Amino acid sequence: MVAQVIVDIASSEVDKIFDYLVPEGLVVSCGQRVMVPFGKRQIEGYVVGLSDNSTVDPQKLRSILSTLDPKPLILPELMDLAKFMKSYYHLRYVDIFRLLVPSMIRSGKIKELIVKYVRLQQNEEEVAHYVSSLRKNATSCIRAIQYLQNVGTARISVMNKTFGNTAIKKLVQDGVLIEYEEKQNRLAYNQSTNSKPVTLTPTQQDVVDFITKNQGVILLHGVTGSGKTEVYMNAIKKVLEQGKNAIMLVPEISLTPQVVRNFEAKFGTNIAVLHSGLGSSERFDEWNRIYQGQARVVVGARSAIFAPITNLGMVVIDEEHDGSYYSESNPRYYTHEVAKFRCAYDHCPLVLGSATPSIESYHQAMEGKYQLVTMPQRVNQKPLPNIEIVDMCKEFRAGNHSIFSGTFLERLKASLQKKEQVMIFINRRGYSSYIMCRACGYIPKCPNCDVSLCYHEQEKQLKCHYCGAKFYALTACPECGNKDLKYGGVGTQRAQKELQEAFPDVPVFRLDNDTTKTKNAHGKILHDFSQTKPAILVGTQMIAKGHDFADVTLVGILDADLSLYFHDFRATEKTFQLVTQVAGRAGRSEKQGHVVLQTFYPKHYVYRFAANYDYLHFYQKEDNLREITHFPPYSKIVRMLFVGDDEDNVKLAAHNTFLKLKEYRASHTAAFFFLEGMKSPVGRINNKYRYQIVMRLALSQQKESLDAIYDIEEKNRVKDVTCFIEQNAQNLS
DNA sequence: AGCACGCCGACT
DNA sequence: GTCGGCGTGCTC
Repeated sequence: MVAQVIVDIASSEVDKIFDYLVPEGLVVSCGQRVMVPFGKRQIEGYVVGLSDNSTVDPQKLRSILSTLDPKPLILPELMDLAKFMKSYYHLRYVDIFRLLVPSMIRSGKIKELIVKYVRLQQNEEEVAHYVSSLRKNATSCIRAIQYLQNVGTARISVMNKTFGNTAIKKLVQDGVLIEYEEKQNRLAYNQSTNSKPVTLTPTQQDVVDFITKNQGVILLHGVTGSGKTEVYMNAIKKVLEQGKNAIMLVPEISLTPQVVRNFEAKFGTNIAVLHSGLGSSERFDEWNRIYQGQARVVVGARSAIFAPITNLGMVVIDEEHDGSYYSESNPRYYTHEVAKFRCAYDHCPLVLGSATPSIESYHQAMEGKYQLVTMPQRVNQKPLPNIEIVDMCKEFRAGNHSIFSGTFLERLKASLQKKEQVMIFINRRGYSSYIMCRACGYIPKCPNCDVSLCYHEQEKQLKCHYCGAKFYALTACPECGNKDLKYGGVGTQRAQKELQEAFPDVPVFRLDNDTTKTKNAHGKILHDFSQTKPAILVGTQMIAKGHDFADVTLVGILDADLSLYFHDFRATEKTFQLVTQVAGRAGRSEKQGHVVLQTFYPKHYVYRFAANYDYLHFYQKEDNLREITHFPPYSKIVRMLFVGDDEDNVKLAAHNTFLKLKEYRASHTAAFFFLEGMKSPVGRINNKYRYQIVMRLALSQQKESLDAIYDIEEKNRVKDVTCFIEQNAQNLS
């Protein structure tokens, strides 16, 4: 018997199948983790196949040394998934396995959290006798015993703290108490309140019924506040009742705590959390609970789609339009595609939910490839907030050079007077996105990257948002000494500062990447905001997602155009989604909400559709545009990114590959709508130079074209230049 | 990734 | 004359 093994070494050189003999008496199955001799070393590997014979010279064949786990670590369905991802994305096996297996297991350093407890060792009589033998002033010992008589058992660390470790030590030595250890799950989140039973609206009930009775991909288009979360929870509840398991994905890890709280309240403890914010031991514990079958619902960010869960009954992707479902670094994959594979394997539905589905998903629904379900009404029957468009050009001409329009300030004052809450959305963190000398035009740039530095007021630093480099803020222009500096591009910090100055009595909270770096900071800020009235919350994208604040009556969108300026074909779509999502934060309870949308481009069609909440017509216009211009969903975008230390080398690699691709296109003219090579928009990050080739492929021949592209890449590799091939590339910086 | 084999400069 | 530099090449 021969086992086909992938060794756990992260290098393309060894990312291929090695055959090993299976020694007599050793049981080895597919997905099993094994120890194998590899050159002069011993290496962990994964069995990806078994066969009766091998094409390798029998002289060279060596034997597997041992298996490392009692049963295969990689479930059959995940092994199939790995093979699919290998062939579809041309990923390295090791990178896929590293998604599937927690690092703690791979390194063999499984440290379970062992908690030490104490409990009474003797019966009541013996204890009473012992107590009487103690000196009267041994109060700590006596109190400790009394305490344990009440609670039975307690953590030794707690006992030491409350009664003193000398007392506890003595009691243990005297045999009154006994220490024991227990493996403890590291809970990432606290258990929480019970759920208030919610009665579903007829619409919600219909949707739940539909979802649970169907297979395939279901696109759930429900306006903000239509109660999608309740639908997911009830559908998953049904899945559990059928004895099956479920995965629920949310776009950002900062959202998991509240989803987890909701789910825990509904399902108790059989829920696991998986996301990149977990420590390695927490991750292992959660993974293990799923693997052991203790957790039947997995909640998490995109990587949770790789959870070792069997017998799937449903996968939900909430806010399916969100960009975070595209993995943009190392193993590059698209969560929807992975989820589709898993659901097809288990013949269960994949639910994509959003108030603003991506054009691509909605297109699939229109083509009849996805089933479409809609929820057009808010649960509270309240109309969606009114969106008022303010022309900032007019404001500017009228002499208002501030970041707030007159209209918005008036409404802001009125809301604050009524002790209501206000959310202000700015798509830019920091204080200002660049600084410019008004005398000579000098703009500070990052020395490692081709971008300008952003000013952060709080830290009084200039920061690079690409490589993270930090510098002291300028007081004068280093070129000409001029002290009159322009702070361009208003960010969240500056908005917070200006608002605080304008309204000194009103608390102004800020929610962005910088204020949520520490664990739980996100939840704390939101909690504090929800408890304060009146209050203002300034934030980036983050505030747009799924928070339910009853008293937010006004939402301000400053600089809505920002995302329109990116020359990305998805810019309009992103803007529509953003406006709709942010607007959806207002008026979630009894009070009618209002949205002020500031723009320098008030005539753009995206605002007309967004202000009317007219998704369908926006979709039709955008879809038409994509068809005419050959953009997705009418083509597939592929980007090859070349990265390396030496610019000439990188350029050469990109250029050579480009020539080969052109050659290929010459004989396959219909396969390409577009093919162009260029320096990346951000031509250097962290001192690595970046060149790229962007292609748009005809869907009908994409498989063939992709094969050719991967083939050309392989044959034109240049030393010291890495090439990444991204399908469905999202941002092209 | 490692580790070996392999061919050219400054040291006892 | 040797020790050692890290450049290519292989690992079932």
